[in-house]
Amino acid sequence: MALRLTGRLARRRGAVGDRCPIDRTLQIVGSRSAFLLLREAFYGATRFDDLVRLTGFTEAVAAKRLKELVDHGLLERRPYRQPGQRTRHEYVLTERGHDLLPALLALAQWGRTHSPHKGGPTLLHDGCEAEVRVVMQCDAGHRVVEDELVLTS
Amino acid sequence: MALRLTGRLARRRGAVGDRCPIDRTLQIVGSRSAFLLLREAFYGATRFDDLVRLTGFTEAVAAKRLKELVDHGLLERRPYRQPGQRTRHEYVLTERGHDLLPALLALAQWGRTHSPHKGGPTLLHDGCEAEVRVVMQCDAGHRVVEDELVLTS
DNA sequence: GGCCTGGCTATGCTATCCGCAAGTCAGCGA
DNA sequence: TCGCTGACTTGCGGATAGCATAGCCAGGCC
Repeated sequence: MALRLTGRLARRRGAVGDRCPIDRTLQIVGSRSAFLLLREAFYGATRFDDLVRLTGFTEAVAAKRLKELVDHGLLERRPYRQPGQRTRHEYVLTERGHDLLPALLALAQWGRTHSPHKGGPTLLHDGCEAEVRVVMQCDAGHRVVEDELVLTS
Repeated sequence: MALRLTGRLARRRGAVGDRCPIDRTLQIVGSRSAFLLLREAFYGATRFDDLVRLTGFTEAVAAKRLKELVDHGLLERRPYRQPGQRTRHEYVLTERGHDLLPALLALAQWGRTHSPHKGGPTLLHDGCEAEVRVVMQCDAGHRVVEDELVLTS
């Protein structure tokens, strides 16, 4: 066993349904298009046509997904104006959106080392140039490994 | 801009396709059922009927997804025998599977604080009892925030 | 030899994801 | 006023995800 369960979780006999935060997250951003649009948002893209071009999705898919992400508060749609152009809208990450970065990073980390085609871009720490990873850490500052995890319900 | 891009990535004009490790990961475990089956595997479930009951998926969905996860090397299907019972198979996490824990944790972390129904189980560090989170850290040991990330292609 | 149980497999259905192609609509520039 | 361009919207169709129900099969028990 990898992870110790306590409380209700240890005794449960059926599905947890909406009490699982993983499931709740997946119901909001669980599609490939949502993740990849957010990836481009982190890369700095804000305009509709950039997001379409850089993700490779069709406009229809991008429009629908962007609307959902705005509705769920991960992106904000706000007007902007370039000189000599008419008013347009840009999509920018909200705090809620920014908070998903560790998840994207964790997925990227797995894919770089474990997916069939290995490799891909690497994240470095600006200045110190060391590679950046997501790690599990407790609020007391200890690095935590799987066996030391206790899940309380 | 949230994150600094360098090299090919900064200059690209189209989709990245198979060079994106996030996308490659999602093509393997991108479905809700895959994530939730892995969740139960981390919780310690190994038997087919337990995995079915605890995730709430149908047997057909679970069987199909488990087969994929085994094919991709995240789970290992191995025979076991309880006394007086016939030989059965259990599904246990491989190293590849275990390495996905930070991603699951990051998704859970987001869901606990940002999804509509807040709350859910909490992860603690065994012994010290402090809450466990995923954080971004560089190999030199620095805690890294979004603005300090550089992506090299 | 027949029943039961765990672990699947098969069939049929709906909903969602995605691509392709075409249409809409607002406003600037000519 | 006419066209163009960016930002969508609409319609169609295939693929995948998921549910429900039912059936199959191996092996231990009676």
